[in-house]
Amino acid sequence: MEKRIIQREQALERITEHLLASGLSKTSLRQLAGAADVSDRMLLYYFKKKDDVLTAAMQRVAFQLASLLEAALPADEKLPAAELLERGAKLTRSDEIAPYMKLSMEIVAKAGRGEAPYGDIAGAFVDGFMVWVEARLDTEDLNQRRAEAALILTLIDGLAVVSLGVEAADLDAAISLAVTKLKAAP
Amino acid sequence: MEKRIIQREQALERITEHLLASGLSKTSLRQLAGAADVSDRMLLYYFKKKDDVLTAAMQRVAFQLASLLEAALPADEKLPAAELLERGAKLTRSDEIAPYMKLSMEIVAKAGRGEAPYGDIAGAFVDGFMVWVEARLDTEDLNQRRAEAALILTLIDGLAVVSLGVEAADLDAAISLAVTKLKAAP
DNA sequence: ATACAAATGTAGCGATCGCTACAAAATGAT
DNA sequence: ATCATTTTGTAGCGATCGCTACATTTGTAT
Repeated sequence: MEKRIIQREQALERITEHLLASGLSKTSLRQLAGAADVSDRMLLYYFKKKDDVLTAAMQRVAFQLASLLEAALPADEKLPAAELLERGAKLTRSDEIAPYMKLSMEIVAKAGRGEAPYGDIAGAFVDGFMVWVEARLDTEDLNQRRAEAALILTLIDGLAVVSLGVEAADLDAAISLAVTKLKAAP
Repeated sequence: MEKRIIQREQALERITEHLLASGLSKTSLRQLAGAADVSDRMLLYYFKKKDDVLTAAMQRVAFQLASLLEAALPADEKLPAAELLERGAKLTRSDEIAPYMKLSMEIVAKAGRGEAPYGDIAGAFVDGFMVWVEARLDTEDLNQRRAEAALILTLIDGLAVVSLGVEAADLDAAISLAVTKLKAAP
């Protein structure tokens, strides 16, 4: 009675890796089944609809990303905005985490057009990231902290987009500049 | 001999509007033909392949965006980074230009996966924007100007992404914060 | 009016899409 | 061993995909 669940989990893990490696462009039922090394017939036996497969896999991606971020920067250590931006930017551009950012960009883009089933997941991605940033800021004033968090989030997501078309050196310079400016007294 | 060209242009304009309104999710040949109020057969008569239709339409989008940006902010008036960020952010979030940003996010996301025919166009979008920003900065030092341009570009593109999941008030606050910090003396 | 080229409609090809019906096989309970 | 349930393969449905062959209409040059 549980073989089904075990294999579903296995397939899900493989599909998650497939999504991180290939993005949302190769997500037909048969392609997902191929990535999971399973027949399409069985994928629809483990899940009910293709959208359920995708949703579950994206949720797993979101969870893994959250875990990686949590592990990389302990939540009890509060940082000033400049430093958090610096470390966050470095983190999200690392080989380990960059694929998650890239995939979440695709999900957010589709969600922006109301394409199912991306909407809910996209919200979770952005919200989760916002919470992660805000929880690590040492700024006491709530409004100021939210503003700083939104700014850091914007910069980090902007990097994920722009990195596809702007030279890395320019991006490094841009980050340094932002860090410097954030450090400076108001 | 030129009827074909005229009608192709007409179809192209309608498809461009369709792309701006509906994004890349409804771009089957028949859907594009429907948007152009033309049979799919004729669309392939005006162009050769579907990809040619999409490419031409996206080039038109890029050109229109460039024109709008040029018109909105004359190139001969150089601004300090803080001010350019402020005006650029406001511009790209306006009702008129926001759809272009949204579409370009989709294009860049697909290009990041190597999907044809988005790669070339995505590069043109990012490069064009970078040039636009840099040309309007009054900063004299080249490296500093490029860093500022990359930062502004990152922030503006980040806004286009994040605006789908973060409250507008937080984004406004983030922009104000960035503007303030950029204004401050180093 | 005739002849030729351009423009367009009709119809359909083979491929892929998400999904399902049906039956065989494997497994477990008694 | 029997029987019921779970698991799996095979086969295919109807829809849509990009694209093309073929025939017909329309326009133009002489």
